[in-house]
Amino acid sequence: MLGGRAEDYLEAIYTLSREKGFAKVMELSEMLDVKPATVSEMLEKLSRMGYVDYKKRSHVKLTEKGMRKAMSLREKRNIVIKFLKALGVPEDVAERDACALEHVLHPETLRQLRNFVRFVESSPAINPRWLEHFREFCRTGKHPCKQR
Amino acid sequence: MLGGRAEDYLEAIYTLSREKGFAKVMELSEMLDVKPATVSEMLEKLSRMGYVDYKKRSHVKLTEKGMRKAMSLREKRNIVIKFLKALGVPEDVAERDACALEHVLHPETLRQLRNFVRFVESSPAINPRWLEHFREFCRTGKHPCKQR
DNA sequence: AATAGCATTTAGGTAAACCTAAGAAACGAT
DNA sequence: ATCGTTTCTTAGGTTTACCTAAATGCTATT
Repeated sequence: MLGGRAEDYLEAIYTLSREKGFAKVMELSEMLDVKPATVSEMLEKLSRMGYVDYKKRSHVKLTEKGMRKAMSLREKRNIVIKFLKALGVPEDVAERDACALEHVLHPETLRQLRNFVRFVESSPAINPRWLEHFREFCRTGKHPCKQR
Repeated sequence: MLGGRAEDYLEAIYTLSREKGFAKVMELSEMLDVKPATVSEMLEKLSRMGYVDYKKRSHVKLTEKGMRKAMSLREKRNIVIKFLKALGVPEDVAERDACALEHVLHPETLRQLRNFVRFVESSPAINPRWLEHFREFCRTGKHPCKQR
């Protein structure tokens, strides 16, 4: 099985590949804030596991398997980010937390987050009344519907 | 600083202490699903760090510092659990995920989760309309307000 | 085509959290 | 009070993800 950190590498490779079609050790090192030596080792491992195409001293690319995995991870992360933003978490925090969360969330939990995001997005009003109320609650600490 | 796993030990000790006033190695071993030897080591560490009162071959108790930490962790977890349950995540899943989440969530994120829980709880209706709608959306995949 | 300067890998470590096996201490039943 | 069982600790290993320092390969410039 794929350890939590390995997934970050996969996603980083995915992101970098979208532009040039491949990723380099240095880029990954910077993006993941890890020394090049460490990247080298992890790529070796991911290669053995069939997630990336990688020959020493060359580029990295995702294999079919790696691509599938990366895309599913990316989708998870996007749900979490959207979800947190809908909840009023600042974007940068949402992004950091999404990184951590995507590794640990149970599928069922993820399903509900996805539902929630879709629910909000599919609302008839651009900004549903209750969401307005929630935002106000966040600001004032009071529920606008509640008297006294 | 306190590693993520150490926090689980603290919380387990807290839980066990609530009944008898202390915790034993075996109990922790079972609760955390870890061998007694491992518990022994971790208690040594927590003791060095001042979170627990612990002499070899005896009970463990939380120190003042440990108690404060444990309570704040417990509060975090409770927020996450309530939150996930409000979202319709089954209780057992919510509890598992809460364990994982409490270690990683940014304070800001936690703040918004707390807000959300309070918002729902402070709603004038026991079950606000929008929450009804959300539940229905989860079942049917359709927003009840939306025609067509 | 030689070499200077990067990029990358190798080798050898570290820290955290776990493990097993074996020994020591405490406990409880007779 | 002693013996057997259970609980706990010690000692020595493992794994994972990281590190540094040193070596090696690549490339681009001259």
